[in-house]
Amino acid sequence: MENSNKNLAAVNASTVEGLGLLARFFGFSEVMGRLYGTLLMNPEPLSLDELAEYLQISKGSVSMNMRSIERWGMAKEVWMKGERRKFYTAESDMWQVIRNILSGREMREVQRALHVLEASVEKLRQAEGELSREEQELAAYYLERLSDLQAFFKMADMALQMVVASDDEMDFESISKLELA
Amino acid sequence: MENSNKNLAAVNASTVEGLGLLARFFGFSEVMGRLYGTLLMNPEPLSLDELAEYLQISKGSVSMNMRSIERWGMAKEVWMKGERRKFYTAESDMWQVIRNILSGREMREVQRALHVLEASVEKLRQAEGELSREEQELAAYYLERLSDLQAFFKMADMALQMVVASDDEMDFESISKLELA
DNA sequence: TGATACGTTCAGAATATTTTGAACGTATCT
DNA sequence: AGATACGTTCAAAATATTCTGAACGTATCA
Repeated sequence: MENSNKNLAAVNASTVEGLGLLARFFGFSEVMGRLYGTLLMNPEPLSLDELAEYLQISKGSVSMNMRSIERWGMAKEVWMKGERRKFYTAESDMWQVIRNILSGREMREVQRALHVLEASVEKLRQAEGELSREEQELAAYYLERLSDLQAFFKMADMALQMVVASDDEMDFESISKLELA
Repeated sequence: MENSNKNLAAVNASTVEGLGLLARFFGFSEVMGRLYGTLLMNPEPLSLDELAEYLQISKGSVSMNMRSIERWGMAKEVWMKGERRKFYTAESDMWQVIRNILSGREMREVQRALHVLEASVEKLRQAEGELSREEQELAAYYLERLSDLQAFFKMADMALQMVVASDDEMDFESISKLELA
């Protein structure tokens, strides 16, 4: 944290800031991004109080945000010998972070969407008998739209599963093969 | 919009609701998702007033949100003959929607991140001379982290470009080829 | 054991975001 | 032209989100 040089400090600051904006952009809180950035740009693990001091936010906020950060697998606790405090260190493998986030957050959402769609299709099928001529047309239109959505979400699901599954092979080679497809 | 059957109405409602939640989840406003859903589940284009009436929100809100929706290419205006009003219809190709969103929103963000990182690396390189022994170690650590981030964002950039570029071939086949990679 | 150094929680405060509705501008109608 | 039917804008209000800081619980120290 003691960081005398102006350029080093500037680089640190802009990275922290950038990750804050990025986090906000992706629907996380900005503080989460800044905390993550601060940890990422520190060779040594940092304690809750150090983080609060550095980012000039309350201990309570750090505590809650760090909880989220840990839940997303973006950082983990480190036990320092002879220290009573908790220390945190960033998960620096971005793909790992993405995998953690996807497996927790996006996946569930897609699954839920698929279930709702499935239930809707089922409901339409069952109602088919009791529909007037005009209603049947509307039902057919709905089925069309729902199928489109299902196809889309199934594809998205596959894509996400792929990313989550690839343990560390989301490398240049595998990407470029997709490009050829 | 006249939709007599209970089941049809329920399917419509849950789809609208679902897209609303999804929109919120991905950092759009919930109303945007609901507007999009409403349009998607209507065979006929709808006017601003009809949308406001249907979703029970103000005209102003519809106007502003529809602007966003159009900006993301999720819907477009349709001119009905003999009608003074604007009508909107949903872009029902989800991949097209995703491509529109990615090309407008995510891409720019990734590009910006890359530029910031590039600038930081440059700054570190230029400062190299004036650094103490200890500072050089820190600089080396920063460069490592920045390289990781750069690698990640370049990859993300490629992936996004791929999705945006693929005009309508984000189909099962091309995905499954990636899985083999 | 008592004192201390933490981390956590939560009600209230501060902010940020979204919505409303009235006012306004503009194109189309008679 | 005047009247009407829209779409848009924006300031104020309503909501939602995030932050704070004091209070509290707990584990560790002396």
